Amino acid sequence: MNSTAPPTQQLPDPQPSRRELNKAATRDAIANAALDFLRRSELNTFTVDDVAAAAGVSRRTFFNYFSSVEAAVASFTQNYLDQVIVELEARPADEPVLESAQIALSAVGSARNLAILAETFALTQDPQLGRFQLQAWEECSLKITDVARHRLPPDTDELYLYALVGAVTGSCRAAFQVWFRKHGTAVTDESLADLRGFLDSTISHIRTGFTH
Amino acid sequence: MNSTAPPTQQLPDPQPSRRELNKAATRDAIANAALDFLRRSELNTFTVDDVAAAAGVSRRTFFNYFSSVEAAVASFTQNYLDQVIVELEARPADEPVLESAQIALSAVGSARNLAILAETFALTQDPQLGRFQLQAWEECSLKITDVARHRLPPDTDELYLYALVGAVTGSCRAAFQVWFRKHGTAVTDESLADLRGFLDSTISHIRTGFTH
DNA sequence: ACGCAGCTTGCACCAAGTGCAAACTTGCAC
DNA sequence: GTGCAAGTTTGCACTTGGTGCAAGCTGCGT
Repeated sequence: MNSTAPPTQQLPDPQPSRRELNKAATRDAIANAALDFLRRSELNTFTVDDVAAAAGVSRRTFFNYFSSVEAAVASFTQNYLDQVIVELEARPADEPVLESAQIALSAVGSARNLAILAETFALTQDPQLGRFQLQAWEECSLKITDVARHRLPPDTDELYLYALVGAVTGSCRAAFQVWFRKHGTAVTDESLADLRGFLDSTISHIRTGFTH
Repeated sequence: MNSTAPPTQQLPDPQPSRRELNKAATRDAIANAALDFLRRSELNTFTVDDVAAAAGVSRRTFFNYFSSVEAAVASFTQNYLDQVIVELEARPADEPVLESAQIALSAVGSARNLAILAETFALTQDPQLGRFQLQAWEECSLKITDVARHRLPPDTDELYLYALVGAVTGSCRAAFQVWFRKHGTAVTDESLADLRGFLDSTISHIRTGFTH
């Protein structure tokens, strides 16, 4: 590690300049506007112009930030999963991967974030939107694969590595889905505890096998 | 099993009327034309009009069959996964699910189909296309969940069911990916044997757990 | 205060996708 | 085979999505 520059994984943190703050604010405004429209109406009953107007930017600026409304909505899921990755990378390198995963998943607690994640599961019924959510998970898988590669013994089979990551992300997504079906978008302390339980139990199954 | 007719995978077979044959042919022509364009050029360097013209139909007819070029390309993956589902449903109901899965995955052998599946993995580097592939796997997951529900003990936890299916599809997709990275689009007897080995080994890990 | 770099915006343009109604095919009954 | 009903294809018109470009605005360092 390096002592003169921030060595780990915070790219844009020191001195968030005015420009960066503005950009982040604009991005947020757009994403939230998109989510808002989605909350009260179906996809395709509103246009990009509507969203841009609601966010207080021009249509062109919308497309500077997101390539579509779907992408804007998916950004919430992406943010969440990125947080998980950061938590995962923060775990000690000699900890068993699945244990790290379990902890990383439980660590990301911010109820506000989870509430939005739950909402996106609700809204994802539309296949047009679902595609983008799936892609967010897929990108997450790629990143996790990189992390996991360094945690497993260096002679680990590639197939083992990929299958493991695929199983983890696939089943965790399933756990979120089951959680949402049970609790809806109401995120309380109990429902969060439930979620943690679901994720724990899912990872356990991955670790010890699905032998009913 | 059945002895009078080829028992496996035909749903709409009895009396494929002229209309149905025509429709199927048109659909094939369009999907193949789309794949052909993709083989020799990047996505977005050709238009729907190009594909429609190559398939010998009007632009409007293209959209009667597929909602986009991406969807047309994804139809190959979809067909493949549908075949797997049919094989899966054909397994006896009292067989352990994971064993059924293992057999169903190995049964779908048609080298031609697998070659195209491998190709789509190659072409799926484009995220625009990847989204649709992911969705095909997701739909497949839903169908598998229904099948699995009837195979597992009736008091099985929903979480267990969903996590199992998520793990299976997630890791099998990973297996296909590893397979493609190793062999490319050249589908030989050996590479097919390799694929079967990968899928077997993946399912085994799901069954007995990922304990490195 | 000045200038540079980065962001936003309007404009023009092409391609995606859809509704509609007219033409054309196929299936079926007589 | 004649003719009709139902299903399919096509052209046309129209809205929206998405991008390149050039001009204008804003934050930043000197």
